[in-house]
Amino acid sequence: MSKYNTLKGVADIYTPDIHIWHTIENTAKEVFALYGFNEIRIPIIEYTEVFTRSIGQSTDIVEKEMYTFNDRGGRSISLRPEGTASVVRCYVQNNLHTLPSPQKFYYNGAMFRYERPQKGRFRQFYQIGAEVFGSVSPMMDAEMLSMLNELLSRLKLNDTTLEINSIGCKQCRPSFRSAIQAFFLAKEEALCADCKVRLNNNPLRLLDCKNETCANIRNGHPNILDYICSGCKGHHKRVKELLNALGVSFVENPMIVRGLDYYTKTTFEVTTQHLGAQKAIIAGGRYDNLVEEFGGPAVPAIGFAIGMERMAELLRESYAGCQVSQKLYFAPLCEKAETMSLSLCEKLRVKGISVVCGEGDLSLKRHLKKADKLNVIFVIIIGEDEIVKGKATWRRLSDGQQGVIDIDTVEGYTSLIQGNTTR
RNA sequence: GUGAGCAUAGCUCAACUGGUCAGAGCACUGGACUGUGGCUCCAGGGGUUGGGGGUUCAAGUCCCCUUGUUCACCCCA
Repeated sequence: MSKYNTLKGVADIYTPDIHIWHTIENTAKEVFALYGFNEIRIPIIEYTEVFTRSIGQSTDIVEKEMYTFNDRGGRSISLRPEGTASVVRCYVQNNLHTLPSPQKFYYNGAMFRYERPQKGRFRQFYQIGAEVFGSVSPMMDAEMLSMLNELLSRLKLNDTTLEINSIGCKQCRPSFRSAIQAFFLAKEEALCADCKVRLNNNPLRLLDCKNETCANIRNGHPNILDYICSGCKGHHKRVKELLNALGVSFVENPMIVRGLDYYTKTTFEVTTQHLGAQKAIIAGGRYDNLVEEFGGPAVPAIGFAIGMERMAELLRESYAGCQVSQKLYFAPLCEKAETMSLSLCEKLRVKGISVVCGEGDLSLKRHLKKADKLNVIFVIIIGEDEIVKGKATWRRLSDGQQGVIDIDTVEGYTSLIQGNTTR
């Protein structure tokens, strides 16, 4: 019988990697709680329109990367390619603007995009994201970036760069867009094939084409910061001031234009040099018009998403040896001892101690071998002798030291473990 | 969607320009050591060389197709 495999771009995650994931998730949860974020659980499927409206009809994500199908009622349904659209839908649907502003949410879950997999890119991938609704203040931008800074520092991810930019608002972005368009239109003939398409679709993308000739002819291109309106300029300036005041280091990168249509003003990425072409591990920005576009009130918002696989990849080396360790291994040598061991194990588990009960038909040698592989601290040996004397034999695997202990007093076992929490 | 590379044991890799029964390390199982693990030694199980077709006296090796995978482009976390 042939084996089944996962779909392309889809992976199983289990030990030891899963412990890295737990570390990221738990640390994020702790840090987010400090900033007042509550978890939100959003569905994996939505009406397709939720995504086409928010992400943008002509973006690659919507045009060619969504898992879209009709349900039995003929409705067009899509697997979520990102989280923000659903959170905004939820915010509008449930009138969450009636709660005190600002409202802060975080989510964690799988996203789906039909792309060719490569390093750091998968078809089913996981994001931890956060969104704040109801604040126009640059202070919120700075606070959010500072929160990410704290998260990265707790995870000991030092070798990353925060890059920020402003892409203006509804009012001023069009003027920049047309300035860019005009600038490159004059040189259209020299552009690469991709850029000729970008000229109409997404002129901002012309700024970071990797083609060498394109890179050369863009010398002297219009700078976005010269075009954004005074409101956007002031916002951007204040964000930078606050980041400096908080000691959050960053670099300005006018190329961060993001691929989703809904962003306004502040956009940012946290990047690394260790992941090949997929260097962004966190990305986000402000989206002040999206709630209104979704039929809600004019509520500004800002958010980000963390790429779990990418972050886990960065942490892999430092967490290589991380495993769940159980404290005791009971090694029963006969059936009566097995009965006794199993019931002792259950009593210890009630006390919150993780223990393993070996199977009674193994030899002591095999018990010890098994215990060694399981990385336990102590082996508790119970055989005929021990039962007769009412004393179990304990053996510490790190140094082979042995002793005896009352066979059926739980406190004896708990005190044995105290002071020996590591192997 | 485009391009390039790679698919041999559970894992990491061998096998001269096609040519003895496709090997090793690690892992796994058992033994040496019958109530004492790790170290050492010994033994064992496991592969129709991703799948299909072709060339040839002979294919893991060459050709075609297919699937998977890796990396990159587009784009994106």
